[in-house]
Amino acid sequence: MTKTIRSLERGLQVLKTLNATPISSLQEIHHQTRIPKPTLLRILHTLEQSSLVSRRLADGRYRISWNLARLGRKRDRYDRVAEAAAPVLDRLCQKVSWPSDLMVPAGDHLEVRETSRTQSPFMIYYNRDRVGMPVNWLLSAVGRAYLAYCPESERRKVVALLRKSDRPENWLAREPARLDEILSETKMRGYGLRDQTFGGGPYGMQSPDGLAGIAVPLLDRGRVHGVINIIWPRSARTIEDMVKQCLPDFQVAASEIVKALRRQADIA
Amino acid sequence: MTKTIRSLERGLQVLKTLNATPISSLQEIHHQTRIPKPTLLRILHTLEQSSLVSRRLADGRYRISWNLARLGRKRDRYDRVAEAAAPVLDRLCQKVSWPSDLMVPAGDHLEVRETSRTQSPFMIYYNRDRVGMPVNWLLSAVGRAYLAYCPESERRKVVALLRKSDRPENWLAREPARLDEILSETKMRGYGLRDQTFGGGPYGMQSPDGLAGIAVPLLDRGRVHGVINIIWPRSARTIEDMVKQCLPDFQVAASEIVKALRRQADIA
DNA sequence: GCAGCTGTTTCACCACGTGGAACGCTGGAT
DNA sequence: ATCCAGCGTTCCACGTGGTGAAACAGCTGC
Repeated sequence: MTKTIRSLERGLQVLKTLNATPISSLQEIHHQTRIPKPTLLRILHTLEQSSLVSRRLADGRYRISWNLARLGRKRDRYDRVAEAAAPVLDRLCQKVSWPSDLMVPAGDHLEVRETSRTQSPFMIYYNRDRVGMPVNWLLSAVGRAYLAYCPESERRKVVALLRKSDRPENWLAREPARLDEILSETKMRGYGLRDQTFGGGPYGMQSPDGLAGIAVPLLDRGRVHGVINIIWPRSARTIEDMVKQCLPDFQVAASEIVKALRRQADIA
Repeated sequence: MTKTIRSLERGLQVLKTLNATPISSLQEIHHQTRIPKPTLLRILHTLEQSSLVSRRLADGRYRISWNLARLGRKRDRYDRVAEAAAPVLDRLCQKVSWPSDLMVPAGDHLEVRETSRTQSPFMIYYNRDRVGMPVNWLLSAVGRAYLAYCPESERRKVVALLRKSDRPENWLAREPARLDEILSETKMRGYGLRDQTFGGGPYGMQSPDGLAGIAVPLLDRGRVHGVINIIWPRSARTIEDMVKQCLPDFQVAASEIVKALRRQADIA
């Protein structure tokens, strides 16, 4: 366990205090933080130098700078999801031992945004740089779980896009009846499964990864923030066994992620 | 000159680096900041404890947390203006010795958001808690400068609101011809002046403050972010003297504030 | 003129931040 | 299989830099 840096912690504490009360006197910050005033003066002076706080001319009170709001921007909505998912997937992996991925839409495919493959004792199948890996929409367990639960309009858009594609692995986009059947089966079942012919990745059958998996969406008031799965070597377990062993924990994990996202949104 | 806290500075430096590259390996941060890795580990560990950064399960890279974006929000647009104005008003006051205020719209009146009265050698007229002070729309120099330069639609809204008011000091709202005349004079002149009868504050003639002032808007592509003024005891100088002495510096100050605001917006 | 409150400076102490060195792990090259 | 390079992490002895009580200064209200 590495130690933390106290002076840094205190500086951040002051920032957070100022965030709660955007304009405060030294006295107020002192009361709030219980940090002695001389120390506070040095901290505030440092924050001012870094232009994260400034002083009001009118009365010398300290105010958080607009610059601070700029920090932590320029990230897409899925970064938020990944961050919320990470600790939950970690815990899930601790518990059931098999790893999970978080996937999100990325145009004509899904992509991996987070994974607990590193945490699993069975990390055999971990080839690095997994983040950003493309995954097929219509054949993968995650893609099917996503489309089965996302709003009608979103599904139509994805299928329309894939229909324009001439890649053979997107053939299902041109067979709407079959696709509808698959998606309603998925919805009945409660989780997504791969196509029999599917071997992982963005394409169809080439280089099968030897994995099996089940997938559930991160469903929040009719909106899907992403999909998570649990994967294992297809030879190690049957789907039925895994469903019996893991599905409840798995579904709880999904709802925990959604809950975390909601909590964030509420505070903001 | 109080000293700054190095460990805190470094922590903030790491945050800023991470902001520039939202997901980075230790190595990358090390290259970027030139801070030795053991120190970085402790800094990052501290930031993690404060939940300002988290680690990606997939590869252990560090990412800025969404929490950081939440810091520095919940402030209205005028806080930004006040912050941009403060250093400029400070410099202006250093130069011309007379103090200034920044005022912004607040419903049926303007209000003070920043002032350099504390900085002026002639601080005689400083009564504390000036921030938040209400100021009359139609009789004050600042109100007139604002209305003369703001978009048509905004002016109409303000006047309509004031017309509903039954306070005597808003009488001009019911004499559109006279008001138009005043505002076009203001625009011709290039700066706003008080009504002869006006003595400061939200009301009409009561308790005159004995001040005179000139006001210019913070004009940015047709939009007005607020108004600044220069004030002095009416007995000390004539308006003509002050215009001759200060107007150019004053106008430069206004455009510097606008420039600072633009720069912020561009980066964001 | 005095008392109380807030912001600021001083200064001596010693905890705490620091970074070189060494270790462990992984992946790639041979 | 073996070596090597690169990265993350841990260790630890050094001495600087953070710390806060105490004293000071400026202002307000009584």
